[in-house]
Amino acid sequence: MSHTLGLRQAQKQKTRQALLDAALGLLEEQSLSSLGLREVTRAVGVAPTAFYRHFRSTADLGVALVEEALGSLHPMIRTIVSSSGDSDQRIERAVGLIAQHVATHPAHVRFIARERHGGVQSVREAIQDQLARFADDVKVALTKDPVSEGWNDDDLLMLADLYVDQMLMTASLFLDALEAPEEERRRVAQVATRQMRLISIGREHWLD
Amino acid sequence: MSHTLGLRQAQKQKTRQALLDAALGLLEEQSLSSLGLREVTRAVGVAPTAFYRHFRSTADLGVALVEEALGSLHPMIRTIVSSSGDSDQRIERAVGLIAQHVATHPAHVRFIARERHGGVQSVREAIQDQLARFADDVKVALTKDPVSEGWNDDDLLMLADLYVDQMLMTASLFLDALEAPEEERRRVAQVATRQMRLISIGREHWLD
DNA sequence: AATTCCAGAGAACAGTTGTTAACTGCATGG
DNA sequence: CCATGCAGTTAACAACTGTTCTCTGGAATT
Repeated sequence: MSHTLGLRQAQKQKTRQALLDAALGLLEEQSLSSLGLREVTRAVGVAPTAFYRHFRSTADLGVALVEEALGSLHPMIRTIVSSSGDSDQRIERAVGLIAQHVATHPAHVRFIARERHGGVQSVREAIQDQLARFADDVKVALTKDPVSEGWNDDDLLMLADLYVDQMLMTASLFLDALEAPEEERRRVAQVATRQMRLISIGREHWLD
Repeated sequence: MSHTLGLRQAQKQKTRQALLDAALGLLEEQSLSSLGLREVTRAVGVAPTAFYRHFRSTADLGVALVEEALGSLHPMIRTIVSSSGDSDQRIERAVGLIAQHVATHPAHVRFIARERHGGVQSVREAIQDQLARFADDVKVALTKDPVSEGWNDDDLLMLADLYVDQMLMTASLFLDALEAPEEERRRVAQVATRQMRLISIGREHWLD
């Protein structure tokens, strides 16, 4: 299906990616609603008008960034949530994977945390869409777990939402601790692990 | 101690409050990092330069807004967390109070949710300061609760953090559902209630 | 080889921004 | 009652913004 696309389209995608990368960099110290299109093109080294060949507006670019940041994350979610082992092992593995992802993609994580409640509606909606999809992934996995036997649909979804939010919160804390000494990051990991453990305990006794 | 302040200072505070109110209104559809000082003064109807009589910058104004939005919330936190009754009653009362606060101060809640991870460092720090204080309030209350007997300090704080984050998350969901039909708001309340109930169950079995 | 297409450049536009300086008028304290 | 203080005004600045129209060089198509 995927053509080896011509020089023309290849160069275009290269510029497009450069715009996305430059924007992501600029967004480390400001919000999307204050990101100017000229600012982005200047950082890339192209004319301001070239921007329009790729995006209608900076809001449009923001939506593309959501796709880039979250679209490819579903496999990781499923890996976390459907891994084997007992509860504690799975929690530690999950926290480790989150820490690793924040360390390798800090700008993406920051962008999502920032714009999830940010000032640009279309971007907020795009993020909530993806997060709802995450929650559905989690819910599907929970359904298969023997611990969830006898749970109704609403409760499975409410637990899935809780997990997703907990995941984002933990990611945000890791982000804040990125430049701090490793001791601080270990503390964050410890707190996150215990919070998930407490939720896990609540889960086991839910039907009592 | 509080002088009945002269006409001079009274008028000044009035203008200052007008600036804060106008800014809060403008911030419903954008982030602080894109809020211009001229925009604010225009909305109030004063000269741009008058802004400097009250704030060094819009970031400075943002910090003042954090104070306004969260500073007066400690009493409510303590009310929620140290109320009597069994676990379920307290949870329902807490969710009700959150819903009520979001309904009466939507702009403040939106501001905090938005700028908690927003693009202006000083404001982010101010918010995290206040939230840390909330967590401490909660922790103090938890310490007095018989359910927490035998808990160590770290675990009390991690639970308090979990509660505070859960509170903010719930507030944000109520905010999104503000313009929606009441059915949607009841659904949010129900999910939030069950999530807190699950946490509560985890709490009771923590030391098993 | 001739033609079409189109990513990016260039110039110009009307508006906007933060910040400065010097001012005015009125409440305040001596 | 007069001198001082100070909240708010006016005018001007250089720099910046998004958007438009026109143009160009080279890849893609025929």
